[in-house]
Amino acid sequence: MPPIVSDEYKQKKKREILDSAQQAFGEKGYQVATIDDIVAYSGMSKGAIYNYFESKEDIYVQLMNLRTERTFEFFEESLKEYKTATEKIKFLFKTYADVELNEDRQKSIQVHVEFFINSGRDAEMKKLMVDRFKDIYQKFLIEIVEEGKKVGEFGTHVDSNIISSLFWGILDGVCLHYSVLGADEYPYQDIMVEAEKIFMQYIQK
Amino acid sequence: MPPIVSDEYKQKKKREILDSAQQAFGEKGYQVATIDDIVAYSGMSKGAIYNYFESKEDIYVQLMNLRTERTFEFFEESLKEYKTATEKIKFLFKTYADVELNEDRQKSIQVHVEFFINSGRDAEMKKLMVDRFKDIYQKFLIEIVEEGKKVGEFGTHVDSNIISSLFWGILDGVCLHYSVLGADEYPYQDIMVEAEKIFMQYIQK
Amino acid sequence: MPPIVSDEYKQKKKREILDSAQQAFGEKGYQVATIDDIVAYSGMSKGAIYNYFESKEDIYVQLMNLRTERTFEFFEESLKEYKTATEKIKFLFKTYADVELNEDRQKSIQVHVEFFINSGRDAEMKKLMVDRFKDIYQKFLIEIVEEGKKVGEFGTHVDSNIISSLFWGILDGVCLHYSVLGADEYPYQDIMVEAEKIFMQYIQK
Amino acid sequence: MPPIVSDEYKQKKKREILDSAQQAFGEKGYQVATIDDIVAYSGMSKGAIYNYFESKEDIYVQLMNLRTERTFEFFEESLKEYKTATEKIKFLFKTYADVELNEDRQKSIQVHVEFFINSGRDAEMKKLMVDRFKDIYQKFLIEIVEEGKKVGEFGTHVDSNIISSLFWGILDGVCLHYSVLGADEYPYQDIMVEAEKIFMQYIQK
DNA sequence: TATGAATGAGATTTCATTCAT
DNA sequence: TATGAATGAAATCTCATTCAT
Repeated sequence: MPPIVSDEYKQKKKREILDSAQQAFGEKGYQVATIDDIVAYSGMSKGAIYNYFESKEDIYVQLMNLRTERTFEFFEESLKEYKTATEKIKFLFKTYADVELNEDRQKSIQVHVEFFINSGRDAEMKKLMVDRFKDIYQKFLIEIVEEGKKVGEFGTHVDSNIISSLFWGILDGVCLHYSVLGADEYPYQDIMVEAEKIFMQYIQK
Repeated sequence: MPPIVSDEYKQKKKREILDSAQQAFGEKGYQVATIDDIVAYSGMSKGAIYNYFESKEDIYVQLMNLRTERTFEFFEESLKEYKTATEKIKFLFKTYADVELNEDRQKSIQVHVEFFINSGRDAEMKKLMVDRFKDIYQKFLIEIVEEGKKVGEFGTHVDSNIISSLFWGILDGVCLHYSVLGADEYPYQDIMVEAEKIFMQYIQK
Repeated sequence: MPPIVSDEYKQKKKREILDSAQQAFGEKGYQVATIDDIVAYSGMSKGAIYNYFESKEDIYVQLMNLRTERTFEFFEESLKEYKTATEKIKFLFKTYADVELNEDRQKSIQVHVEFFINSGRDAEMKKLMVDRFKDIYQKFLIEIVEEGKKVGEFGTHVDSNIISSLFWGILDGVCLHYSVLGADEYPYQDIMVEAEKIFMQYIQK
Repeated sequence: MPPIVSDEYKQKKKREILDSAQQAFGEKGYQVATIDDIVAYSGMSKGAIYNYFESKEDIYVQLMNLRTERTFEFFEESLKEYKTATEKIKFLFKTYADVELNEDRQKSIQVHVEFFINSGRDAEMKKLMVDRFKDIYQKFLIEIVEEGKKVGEFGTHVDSNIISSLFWGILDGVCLHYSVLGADEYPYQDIMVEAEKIFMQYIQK
């Protein structure tokens, strides 16, 4: 007899739980948010959640994976329309700048930054984070920068590894401050625009 | 009955506890570190700690205050030797870059970044953080930038408020990544040097 | 509507579940083994198991019944070949001694001993156990001992009730120790042989 | 400043908790008894118990240790008055027989038998149990038996290792049955007397 | 009948804080 | 002031049982 519940259904459930976790973690942070918070957001029972995930940490790691996956799916897809490396990087800045307009994405980034912080404290987690950073974030930007250098858009003085690290550092740093200080106190979009200028001016030519 | 112990003694005790808390928070993070961890580092008793501080959060806030105070005392003192705004900002970059060489300062920055993250989640805490950011961090840098603009070191296109926010964002972002990825994976000093170049090139002229 | 599945089919299913339960209980003990363990061993679904049994405890009781039933079927059948009470008792000792060679039977005994332990703690269960002990175990041996006394194989000093209790006590005690200490540490067969000698020497004459 | 609470006090507390655990485990068995049961018996708070023990299993192991220790302290002390090996072994039988009269000791033995059962299922626990059996129980009896053989009380046909194992097997087996069947159904003392006869008759001469 | 996802009471353990000494 | 044992609310996770399909 075939399984009554389809894989699709299970995937949907997992997504629902991860979305609830995103909300809970976004609201209170990973450490402070409880399974009961996730339960409250999801409308499921505690047991149901443990049917899909092994532990709170498992939820956390899988949420991290999902987020990265979604982000880069979006980037890959969006960047297809842009031909030059310059346009691509400008699009990335713009995307992050626009986050302000979308509270979900805002929370999402906050959780992502918190991931970073917590990760450093657990060896296994740290390895995950390091791999993610190198294999996905860095790789993604290095390719664009190299492309720009080859075509002559960017100067030869640009070290694509260093500059990529710096790029993500700037983004995370500004997002971090924005996530804490809030729109009232922190002119996030203006700062992002300035960040773009500073960055582009340096690498171009 | 007159106080048996001097204020000096009390201050010394408080400092000792805050130093122990710094170690504990640096090691495990604020949420995960326990009062018993602080007890272990300090060599005092739990009761003693509660004689000097009201709660774990109180320790946390006062540690934050102390750290900021010390940092800016150091900056104010150090910057006296430097005449131009350019030199001053370069010194700040250099100071942060050199943190790599000092594990204590490294932990300290990590704790500071975590402060930020957690702060956003509690109204009272957030206000504290916002005030600190505006009244101390921003004020400090804005003054230098304005000075540079007035003297003509920096261009008039520079918005000192935006550029200051960006400065701290870059520093915290790079420190954040470094604190998680570690020296093995993250060429922190090179990145800081590049950050300085990028930043200075933009504001100068 | 007539029953779609035969009683035979149902019986077969129940046996399968009980065998799986035997394995699960043998592996982890009644308390620690979960329904999911039984599911894993049986290859059936949780729902299927609850179609045939009311609860975990029901499985447990019925397994106990089955085991006792099987054991005494085997004994009754085997003892037919033996004429004298002495031979019969020696056969019992031999059967238990040979258990070492069969891991399944070993586990089986362990589960049986655990049954005893747990039973004492629940009034209903205890009654079941007491009845089983008196009506089956004791009855079985008392008959043999009485037979031996009547024929003059065993001395008149033998109280068949006491001696029967002692017989089962010795067997369970030695099996208990063996089940925990294992073959490496416990010369089970030698001990059983000695137990037989001690026991037979006392009752004979 | 010296600790306010003496080691004596702590020892007393630990004993109290272990006694409460003994009651709880005796009542319901190790698996079924909860920390809350121990809390109820002890009158302390849950946290207090965790100040003295690391986990439920820790309580269990230390209770086992304490029991063994007490038992053999009692045996060593008591056996001083007895000169011959025969007298010593008879005393052991008598001690176990008299357990019936003391409900605490009864429960105690029940818990001890359950220890055995559970121990076999956890590698670390098993090692503990094996060591205890060999180094304490077996050693203790082997010495007495060897002494009896040397003096000529016991026959040379007696293998002190095998016979010692058998001795403890008989005791545990009879206690096991008694603990489950209860005094109403199981003439414990008569059986113990018979066990003694059977055992002594075999080894003597 | 068979399936296995869902339930939720309940178990173990942690830890900030208090307070008698 | 200093001590650290005691407290108990709250967190994570388990699992026998149910029930819609």
